Amino acid sequence: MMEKNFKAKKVEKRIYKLWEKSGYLKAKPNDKKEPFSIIMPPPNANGPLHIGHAVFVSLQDILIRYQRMLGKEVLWLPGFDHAGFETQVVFEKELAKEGKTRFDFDKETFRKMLLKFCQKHKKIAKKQLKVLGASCDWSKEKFTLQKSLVEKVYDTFITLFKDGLIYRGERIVNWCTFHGTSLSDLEVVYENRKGKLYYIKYPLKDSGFIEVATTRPETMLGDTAIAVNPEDERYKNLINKIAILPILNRELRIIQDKRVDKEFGTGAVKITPAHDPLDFEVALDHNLEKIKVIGEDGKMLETAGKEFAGLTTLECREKLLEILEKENLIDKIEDYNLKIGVCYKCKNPIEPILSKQWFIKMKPLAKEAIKVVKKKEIIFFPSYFKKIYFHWLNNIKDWNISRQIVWGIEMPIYECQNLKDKIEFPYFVSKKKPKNCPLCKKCNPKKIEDVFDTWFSSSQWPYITLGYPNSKDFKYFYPTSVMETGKDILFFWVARMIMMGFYITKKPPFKKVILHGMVRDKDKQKMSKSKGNVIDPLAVIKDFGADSLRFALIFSQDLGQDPVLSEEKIKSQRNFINKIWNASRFILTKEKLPQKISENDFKKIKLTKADKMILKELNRAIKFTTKYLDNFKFHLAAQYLRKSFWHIFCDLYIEKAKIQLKNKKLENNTKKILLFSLITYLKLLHPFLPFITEEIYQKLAIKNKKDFLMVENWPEPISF
RNA sequence: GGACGGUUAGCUCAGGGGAAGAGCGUCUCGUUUACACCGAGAAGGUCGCAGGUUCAAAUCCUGCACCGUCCACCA
Repeated sequence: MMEKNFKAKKVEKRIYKLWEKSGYLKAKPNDKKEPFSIIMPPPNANGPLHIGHAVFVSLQDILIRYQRMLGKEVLWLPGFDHAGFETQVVFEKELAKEGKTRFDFDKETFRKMLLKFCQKHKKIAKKQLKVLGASCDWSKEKFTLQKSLVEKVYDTFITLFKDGLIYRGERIVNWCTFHGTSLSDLEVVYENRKGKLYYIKYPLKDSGFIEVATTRPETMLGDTAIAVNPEDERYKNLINKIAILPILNRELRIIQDKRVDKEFGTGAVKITPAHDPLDFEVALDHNLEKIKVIGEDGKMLETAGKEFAGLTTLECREKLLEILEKENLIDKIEDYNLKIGVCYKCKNPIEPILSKQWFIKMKPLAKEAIKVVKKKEIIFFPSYFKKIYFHWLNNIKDWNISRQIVWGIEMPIYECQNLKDKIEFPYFVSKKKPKNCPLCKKCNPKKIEDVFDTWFSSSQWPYITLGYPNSKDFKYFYPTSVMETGKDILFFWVARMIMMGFYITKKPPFKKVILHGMVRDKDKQKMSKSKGNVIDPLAVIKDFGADSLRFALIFSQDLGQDPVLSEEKIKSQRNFINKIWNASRFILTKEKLPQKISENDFKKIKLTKADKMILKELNRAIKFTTKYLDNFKFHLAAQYLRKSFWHIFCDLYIEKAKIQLKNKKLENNTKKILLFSLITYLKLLHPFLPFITEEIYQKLAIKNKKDFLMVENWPEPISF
């Protein structure tokens, strides 16, 4: 017996268990079938799923279920990410609530605590993916820290190392003084902040002054030159003259460099090689000394002068300005809007600091990654992301992959203790600690403390999770069919996967890239915890069911646009689901329904006008849904199906059918068509609304059906 | 400073050279073999602005405006 309303909560849980038990979620290489594979973007194992996860599950599950019904051998491989920096930040916040910090624990203890934390959240997230209806193969679940994967990550690193693509460089890096680590360029965000532009006079050795403008006076303590544009007439006669750095009295040569903008400030720039990326480059070209005056803790070093050592940069600035003022060396101070780089997590200003870090040379990798997309071996949906991708790769800089945090995969690099101060590069790579140091043959080499940027392991995700190079899964499912993820991680993840995947496996890691937007609230605001406008997917599911949420998420917007979600929208889709339920109830509660139904039945029987109308509509629905799904136009498919089912099938045909059922001659045929239509719609709707469609399918009392709708054949247009 | 999206009914958005569409909201009517989480019907839009191409433009082209996003070393 069917209840009056569809009880999503109860049914969905039961149905998922049935799917799991059925074994149909599992993928096995099968040469008789065409493969279709998606590697799931692994959720961070550091908190419950958010609405963004619901978006990717909706889209990917649609593709997976559609392809499964098309008869392909389908793999959707789930996994979870230890998410190094992200997780450490979340975890430290939790610790702070108990009044503790990471410094209260030794490294090993802290790591154990974090692992426990991840494992706890992995379990929760897994349960939640099931609640969302993700039809993935749990037998192949992966975790970024599992031994077998870490081994592969090391293999990749060692390959890159041997190929000369890894180097240890002293560069200006983005240093977060709050978190005590370097960050990649992508982990720095820029904010507009009010600041000042200080015009400071540096005395010339001979006589007179040269004036420079700076937003950060305290960095002047690290100045080692002054630069002007070669074409700047004002300074022609000062080239190669010597200026004196105030307070420290260091001699600074006035040099020419075309990177200097004549129009800005005074046209003369103080050069601080150890604390500014551009100055660093200038210094390299002109062979200038690099004096580090700010330390990793954000405080001034001894090199800044005794009176400043130990002060924070801001304290130093104030004291410095006071002195300069006294000495009459400040010409003027202007208000200035500056863009300041801040840590994307804590929003504290990033300190550009000269530091030794491990880098990957990106240019060679980027070249291939560009080529593979140009050759259309990888296709982007929507296609305009291709341009953004090219632009980034064409301007790519080397990637700093070493992090000075605790949580992450340790870098497999060792330092020879005998040679560490004697040779320039006392390092070697090794997956395991060797008994004998390969460099000096004597010492007990020390593993370096750094861990990998999490994205370094993530960049290898598709091929390492499939068991590159020898597993059956890798050979059968790689390159994967589709990579579907958020547009916000196009550079962080997608571009890097293409580079690494292609470099290591010589094949693109996936054939198609699908990018979705970021969910916004009904005022089009980004959802964030601090704004308090987040929609918790699990809470919504409790009220309206996973099907409603999934349909609402994909219904409105084209791919790549930011979906706008509100309770109203979810409710509206819940109503649609209830409509499906009730139309089914109307049909399935009829007595003496046909026991068997096939698409050939309608060639033989006499059809009324209404019968023909709905059969034609079914054919159209099949055609459009298939076309839209093949082109990743999920919203159009959903919109079409809703309209077709509700306003054509229910409002027109079922209403007509009520009359036809009263006519003894038409009664049986009408039942047949009602049932056939319903089954067809269930199949078409199943990728979008897996739970309710499966539940109704399970209630069908016909003989020629499969045990699950999930593995039914995708419908094709019929002739009648 | 560059690039990429968007601008269509009160609201949220589809559509994309040949008679302006949906959902929600509003109004009127309706207890009918499922569904009020429903049905029948109605009102409501010079498709951001200005040019151009075309027999025909919301749709293609050019420019502009506004909103949003990303990228970039102006000290």
